Amino acid sequence: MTWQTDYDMHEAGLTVGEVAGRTGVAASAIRFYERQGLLTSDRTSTNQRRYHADALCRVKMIHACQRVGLTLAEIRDALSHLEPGKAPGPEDWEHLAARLRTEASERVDLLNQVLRDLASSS
Amino acid sequence: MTWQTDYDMHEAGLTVGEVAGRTGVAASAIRFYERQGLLTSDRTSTNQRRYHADALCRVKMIHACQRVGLTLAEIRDALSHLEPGKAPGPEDWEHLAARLRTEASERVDLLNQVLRDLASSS
DNA sequence: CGTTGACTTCAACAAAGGTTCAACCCATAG
DNA sequence: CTATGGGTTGAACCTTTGTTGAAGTCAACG
Repeated sequence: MTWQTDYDMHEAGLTVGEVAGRTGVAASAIRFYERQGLLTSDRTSTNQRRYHADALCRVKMIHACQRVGLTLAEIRDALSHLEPGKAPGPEDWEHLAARLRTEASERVDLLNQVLRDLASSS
Repeated sequence: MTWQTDYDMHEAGLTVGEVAGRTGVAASAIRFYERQGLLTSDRTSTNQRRYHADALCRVKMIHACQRVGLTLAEIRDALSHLEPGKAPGPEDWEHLAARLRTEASERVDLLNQVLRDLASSS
């Protein structure tokens, strides 16, 4: 329970349960995202996952992206531009956010266009 | 091949292949949508499907909706408000379009909010 | 020291959204 | 008349995105 206050831990990171609790996403889904390469974690000496704070961002983002129709593969692609140098800074997130906004807009625009055509041709 | 120019047909409707061709959606998917209740069709005397023109609208709409993250169940729900009186008119489509635009906007807004939080908290 | 709660892995299951295939029907062209 | 290019069905199969459960580890509480 007080797992994260552990000595080898008090500085280390979030447990899978904490990430689940703070994002509203099931722990099983979080482990799944990690298997799929959308998330990374460290391990404690007893093999438990410890996530860095940015995992919260990632998980929330993944969820919101899925709601606008992106697949995990597409999201992984987008996130992969974040990884190389490690420790994403504000501008990395900004850049990513811009990409995602663009993608989402294009899809909504396409829907709107279909809806317009539909109205005009009916 | 000249199936649709058939005598009992020349006024009737589009074949599944024609709908597929004109929408860019696979015939198998179109049959699937029909099984799922998103589409209806008449049958010729030899049991072939014949779609009315509005099926083209529906199929394109389904596709665009899926791209913005709506499930077939959600799309079916939206389309079901079209059916009762048959022969959807412009304002029926307009009403539907408004609903879908709203739904899509909400999802994108949520993504944008996450992206903003992410930028400000990083 | 034993129970409890959170963690681990692996495997099985599931629902959504289709695709593919085999087997069969049918109208038109040659 | 038969070969062809649609169309039909049903069953099997596939991917994606997870969930569930069994079996085991570990640290802390009493």
